[in-house]
Amino acid sequence: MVTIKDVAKVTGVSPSTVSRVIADNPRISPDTKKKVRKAMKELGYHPNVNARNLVAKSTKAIGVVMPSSADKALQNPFFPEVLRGIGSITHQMQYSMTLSSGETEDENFAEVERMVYGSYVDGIILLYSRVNDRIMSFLREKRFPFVIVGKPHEHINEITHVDNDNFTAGKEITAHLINEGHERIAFIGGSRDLFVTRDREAGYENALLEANLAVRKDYLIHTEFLKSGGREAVAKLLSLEVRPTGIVVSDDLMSLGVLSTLEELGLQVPRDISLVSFNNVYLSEMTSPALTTVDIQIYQLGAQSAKALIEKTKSKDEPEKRIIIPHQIIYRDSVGSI
Amino acid sequence: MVTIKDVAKVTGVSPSTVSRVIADNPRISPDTKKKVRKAMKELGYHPNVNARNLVAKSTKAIGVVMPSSADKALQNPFFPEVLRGIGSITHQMQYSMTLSSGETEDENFAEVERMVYGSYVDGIILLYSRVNDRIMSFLREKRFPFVIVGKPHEHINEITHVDNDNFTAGKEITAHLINEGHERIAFIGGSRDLFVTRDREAGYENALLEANLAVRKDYLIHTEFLKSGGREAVAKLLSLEVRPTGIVVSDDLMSLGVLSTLEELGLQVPRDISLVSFNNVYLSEMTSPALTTVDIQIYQLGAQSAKALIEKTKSKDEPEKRIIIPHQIIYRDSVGSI
DNA sequence: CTGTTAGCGCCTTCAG
DNA sequence: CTGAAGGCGCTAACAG
Repeated sequence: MVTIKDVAKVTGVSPSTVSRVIADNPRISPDTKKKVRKAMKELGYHPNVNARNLVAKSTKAIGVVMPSSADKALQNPFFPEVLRGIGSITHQMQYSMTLSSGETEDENFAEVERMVYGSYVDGIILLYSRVNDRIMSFLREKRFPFVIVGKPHEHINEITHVDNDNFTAGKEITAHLINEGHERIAFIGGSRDLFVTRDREAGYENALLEANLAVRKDYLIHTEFLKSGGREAVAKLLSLEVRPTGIVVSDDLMSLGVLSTLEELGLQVPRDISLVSFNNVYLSEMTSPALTTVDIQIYQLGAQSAKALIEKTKSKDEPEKRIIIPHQIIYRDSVGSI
Repeated sequence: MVTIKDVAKVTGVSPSTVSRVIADNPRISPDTKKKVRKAMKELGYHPNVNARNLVAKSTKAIGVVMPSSADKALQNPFFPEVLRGIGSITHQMQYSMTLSSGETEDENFAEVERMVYGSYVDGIILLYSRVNDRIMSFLREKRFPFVIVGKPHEHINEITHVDNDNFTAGKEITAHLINEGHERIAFIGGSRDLFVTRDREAGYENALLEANLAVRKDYLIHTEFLKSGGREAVAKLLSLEVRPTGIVVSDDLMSLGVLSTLEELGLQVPRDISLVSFNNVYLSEMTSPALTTVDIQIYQLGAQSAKALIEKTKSKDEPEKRIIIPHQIIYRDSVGSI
């Protein structure tokens, strides 16, 4: 391994001078800089991060925690997409990103502990937001920089987070259905432990209320679509005497399941029933019919959270903030008018 | 930050003793060990990785390179799933994983350079296998430990890789179609630059040959399903005078697109046409009909590659090997008999 | 503008 | 069984 000393020796200067050249210190003569740089090239010198981190007490690395993968939800294309967004910023800022994807919450917790105690990373991004999250409490208590993608359960003003306005998104997409003449609209969401679900659902209800439409308990379903229970729930919904004519589904991937359940039941979308959902992942335009869905700009969710986190790690007194990424309805073919 | 010295001071021993306790050195008396460990707990001591790496010249971290995300293929649920597999091993072995997901190949290359030159990681996993890959050449040249998930283009016996037997898988799944009475079978695959596509396609052809069925050029399509061109290609296939009765699609995600194109064209699966594919990602059981597909054990692909890589980094003269993960056909509802 | 010195936190001889 | 000393590669005062 080529070190700073080797370069120094070859160039005939001291190690510290080389170090200064690396940092592009202005007090070094252009001449020496040139000379040193040339030597670095020739020797194939590259600074050793560990040594540098050791003295700098910073790692230029951020940790990313995925939800514990017990929930198969991890196969959601949402994740590669946020990672891409985060990666774009880390790359640009010359940071690196350390991923933690534990099977269980305990595993994730252990990894986070390692990351912060071992100073593996300067800050952490949480790719989920659950009620009463141990990891979040830990990070807060340790005053370790972190941001969450989504909306924190508590201390909402004391935790930097990047989110969509899911309430409004839910409201708007439901309103779209209403505008198309629908009056009986159901909601199918994932676990209520997740804040996204709650917000989107609240928006849905609000739209109904504002349009003076009834909010019916039996039009509300929460399922994970892992167990076949999901399908049964949908089947039950559709066997109601007064069947809904439209459904708001809280996630594109779930929509896929809903779509096929509907088809099994012999219902055509959008002729017999309309469907809208959220995320606008790649597959939402590949279903048949293509989904009318809310584009939440997943990539931006990742990029902005990385940016916010890095800023935070750089100056400890950066204020906690809330960053809302705009959303937009993408109109496709899963909605019919009445 | 609590250091080894603090622990030493409190315990009344020397720093080196503490260091030995950490390493669980057998030459330390049980008594001192107990004492030191207690102090570590109380002070909340955790070793600093950077300091440790600096002297150990090892990072206990592996780098994972995703394909450049220009191809939207990144939204394939394949990726979160391999990452899960890798993560299970890194966690278990107390390693960390650094992710690189560049927009372009250049970006990825730059990141890899950083990783190896800066000694960020001890080894690298490549999550793709493309012909003439710069990154792979670089790694080989530098003799830096790496393994690839998939099959290398060249030097196949000199590069450790973890793959499925995609040829056989392609053959078997095609044979299944043939057994069900199909004689006119088409193949829709992704880019031929990717080895998976080639292998699966070769298996498909071989099955046809062995059954004395014609291999028709116009039954072969390569597309990425990003451009609407994909749909056109399928449409063209189906407008052939002699239409295929079965299609082998090289990836579940693509199948989704094929499925909806078929539906648009008014064809029912499996009544009018049968469909099989590969990967068995979560969504393959959520389509309608659910897909008959080859389970390639993505999770294992990830886990085994991590395991192999870590072994390699531990002993430089670990032989290069090829690890084949078994596959299995999952029978669902997308195939009909003739 | 540049060299010298010290030290980041840890591990590893080498003594004892 | 344990301590002292030196060094991993780099940076940051402090001198000049």
